[in-house]
Amino acid sequence: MLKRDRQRFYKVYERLIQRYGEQHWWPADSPFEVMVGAILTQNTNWTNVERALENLKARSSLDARQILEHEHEVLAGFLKPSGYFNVKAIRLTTFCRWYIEQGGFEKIDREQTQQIRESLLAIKGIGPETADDILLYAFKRPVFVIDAYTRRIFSRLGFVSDDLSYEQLQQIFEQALETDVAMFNEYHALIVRHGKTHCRTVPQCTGCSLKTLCRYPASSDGSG
DNA sequence: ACCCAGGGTCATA
DNA sequence: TATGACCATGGG
Repeated sequence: MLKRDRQRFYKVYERLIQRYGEQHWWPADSPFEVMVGAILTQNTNWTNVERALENLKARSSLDARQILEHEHEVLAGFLKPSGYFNVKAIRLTTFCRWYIEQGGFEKIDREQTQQIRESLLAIKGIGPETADDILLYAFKRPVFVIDAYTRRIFSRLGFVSDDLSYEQLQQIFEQALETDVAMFNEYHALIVRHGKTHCRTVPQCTGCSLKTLCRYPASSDGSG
């Protein structure tokens, strides 16, 4: 990748952090809570996830073994506010079994990033984004998380094609940027923060703080 | 009433 | 491999 193309990705980051400030992700008291939250937040508003986490904390203290003690209906009841409660109860249960099987957080070798990733992806209900949330925000590994906002924003900016696979898009970010956990953390959080307020209601980013970085002409169909 | 959210799986063609 | 259906609550 050309240096000036890489610089575009940095400029977006600088612009976002100027606009929104640090986001301090991931909001959680423990790595395990990050992992649970990563599953519960699938296609769901974070405020709904917080309610489900509160229900779990009230009864389970967010421990894998204690979560497995509950009957499916009870667990699903706790997860109700986060939506998809039946599938998420199964996903969380499956994940907890995996977690215990690994021997817990401290027993997992953080350095084996790709190995952990593949192990996570083998769990039914954990796809690439959830796996990367866990790797970045729980294990502090330098993987760039791709989500729907990332696709929308950067394809509208004209930086990337809109039909790339998850891994292709991720490669572009990881090649454009230096390998920096703290920056990857902030960058993804800022993309979500920006996407929440701009990309949904405003298809073409009128008054968007990124519009001067858009590669399309201003008279064209705008940017995200 | 409608649209969406910090996705992922499965059936179908 | 590529769409479409499905999961489901809460807020705008």
